[in-house]
Amino acid sequence: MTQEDGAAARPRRVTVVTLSKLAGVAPSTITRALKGDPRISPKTREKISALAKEYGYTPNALARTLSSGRSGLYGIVLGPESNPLYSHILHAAMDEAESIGCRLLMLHIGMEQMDEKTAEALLQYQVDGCLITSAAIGSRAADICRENNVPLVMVNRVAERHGSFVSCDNRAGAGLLAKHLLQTGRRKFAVIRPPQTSSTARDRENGFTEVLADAGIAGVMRLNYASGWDEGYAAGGVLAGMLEGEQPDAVFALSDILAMGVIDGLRAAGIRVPQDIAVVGFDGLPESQRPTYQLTTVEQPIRMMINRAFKLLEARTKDYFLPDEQVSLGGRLLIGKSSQLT
Amino acid sequence: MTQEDGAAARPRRVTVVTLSKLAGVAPSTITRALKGDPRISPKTREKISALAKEYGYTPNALARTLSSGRSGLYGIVLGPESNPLYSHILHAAMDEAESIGCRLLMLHIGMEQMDEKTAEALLQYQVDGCLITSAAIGSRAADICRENNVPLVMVNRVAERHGSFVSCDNRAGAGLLAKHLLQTGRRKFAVIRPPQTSSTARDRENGFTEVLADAGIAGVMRLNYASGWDEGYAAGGVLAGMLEGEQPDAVFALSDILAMGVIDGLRAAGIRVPQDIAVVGFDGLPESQRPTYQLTTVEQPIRMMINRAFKLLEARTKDYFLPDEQVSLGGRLLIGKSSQLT
DNA sequence: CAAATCAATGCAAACGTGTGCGCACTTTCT
DNA sequence: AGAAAGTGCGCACACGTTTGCATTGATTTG
Repeated sequence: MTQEDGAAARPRRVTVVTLSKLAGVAPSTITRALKGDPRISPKTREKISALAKEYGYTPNALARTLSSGRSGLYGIVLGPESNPLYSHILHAAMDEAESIGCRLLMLHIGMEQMDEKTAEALLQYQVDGCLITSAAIGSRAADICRENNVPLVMVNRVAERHGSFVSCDNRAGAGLLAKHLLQTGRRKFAVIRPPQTSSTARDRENGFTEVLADAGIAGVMRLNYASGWDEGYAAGGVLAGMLEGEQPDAVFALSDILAMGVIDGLRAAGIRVPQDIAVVGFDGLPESQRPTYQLTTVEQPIRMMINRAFKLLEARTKDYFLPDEQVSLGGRLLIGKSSQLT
Repeated sequence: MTQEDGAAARPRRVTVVTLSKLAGVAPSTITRALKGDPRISPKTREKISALAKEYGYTPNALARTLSSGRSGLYGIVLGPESNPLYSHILHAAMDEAESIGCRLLMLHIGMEQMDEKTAEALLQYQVDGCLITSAAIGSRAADICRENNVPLVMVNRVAERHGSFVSCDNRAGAGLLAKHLLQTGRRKFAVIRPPQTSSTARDRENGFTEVLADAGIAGVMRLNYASGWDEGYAAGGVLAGMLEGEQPDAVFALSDILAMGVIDGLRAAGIRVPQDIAVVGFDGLPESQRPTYQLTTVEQPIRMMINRAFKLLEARTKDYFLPDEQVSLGGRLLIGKSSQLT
């Protein structure tokens, strides 16, 4: 173990055994004393606490996992970096994890499907549960969790076949946007959507067009673009180049980051937002509220969504056989200058 | 262990012992066969591989850590979400981690110092090393690593007292920007910097002003603003409100996200960029290269920096007593329309 | 043909922690 | 005073994997 072949391993840290020898008690006494077991006398407990502090003892969470079966680790899968939404979700998840005393293992980021090796990490590190926050990917991760009895909660996406999830009420939120646009006099609509239909995208689109249909507006233009700023910008250019009669007077980009691109693309081509075309998005990114955008959008209650998601995970960590649960939280309509002046 | 008090633990997964019984061999044989130990006969190895596949066996990385002493886990500390740079760094780190077969444990994000609980996680989970990528925070994390023999590498920041780091050559990069601005005829300069002086900020500022000083320009205006878009926007407003004689004709914002805010702030106040004022940044964020900004900046070679950082970490995981190592990589000057019109 | 070599595998201890059970010892009750 | 109850703690095994050493049987060598 003490390999002295030039390369030296780092010294192992203080363990219960070390402490037990120092204190002249059994290792089990150390464990119990530090866990606050009432069977240990106050005197002994104090002595041990003092020693632990002095020698900088920290329990080995990995060894604990081995005997207790719970790691205190949650895996997290994020969507692509091209959408800042996931960065905000990560931040919220970190805060939440910290407040409930668990840790996050980053499993995957991006739009590509997880590969075999990444999938294995999910299992190898014995995560207590897995949080999947990507609208587009995640089916693969979900399947793996299922097959291996790892509790799973999805955020910002709806489970296709089974599984718990927490989402914003995308349908209702999109409806609010449609109503707002109708109220402000818009009549010719376009939806900019990603080419692959995720549940999130589908719900938003349907919620939007249904309200329009109820108001007697049927013909809604649909444009397929990937879901980043760049694609939104390109879409804006295309919209700007349309003939007078073709051009919509209101555009619903299915996500804020896309909407921001659309606005910039339109403006770059000389179209005024909101005077010529109103643009609305969905997510409520802080970035979309900058003075340059002031985007009208629906704010997802991210922190609450994450909070609920962890609650679901924790419950399923304790009792694996709880039934799937679906939570839908309402979004808040934020009206900015991208859809109306003052 | 099998608590049947209503809440049911999830079934444990297949282990080496399970497999060993199925295959009729010893557990150690399973381990060796799957690790490709040449002492195991091809016939046995194949049988075991088949069984492992059939029963979906995945080794328990936590148990492995216990006996081998290495967890394959690296802790990562990120800077505040207000700067997209850290999101890109995280992405690069994930890719790199995946390619060398290790995992990332998210330790901390943000600008606040790590609290006690978060610091403990670093130790409890037996990370093999720690990657600190925040310019502002991290001293605390660094100290904890030091005290507990956890190898540590900093990225995008220079170690204050000791420690390995990988950084972009901030001084030289900033010098490139200064030269470019001089060449394009700018003469009156301002630097927008964060109030707390990180090593990164200091180097960039010094590198910039030194080149100016060499060219005989001494009076450089310095404005303190926190390092997000919002603060940059505010700074832009302040610059725009200056008297004709006071106003600089070139502004160096110490980071891209800040520069983006400055540009938007200036434009909102009717100042033309680059005609009236040139704006340059530092980082090379993809966001700063959008058509609306086309920011002149110095691109940090993030992927290479992360690659080197992991190399340093890996080496120190194998031989803990390697001396500290400092790596500085050159940045690439990207000239955009924020400083000159073609 | 006995001895030495080698290949293939098993045994057992170790990593650090958690926990059921039991062992001493003290206190209380009859 | 002897039995019962209670207190404080140790023993030993379990968790799943790794690894040094021992063991077995087959093969080669002298």
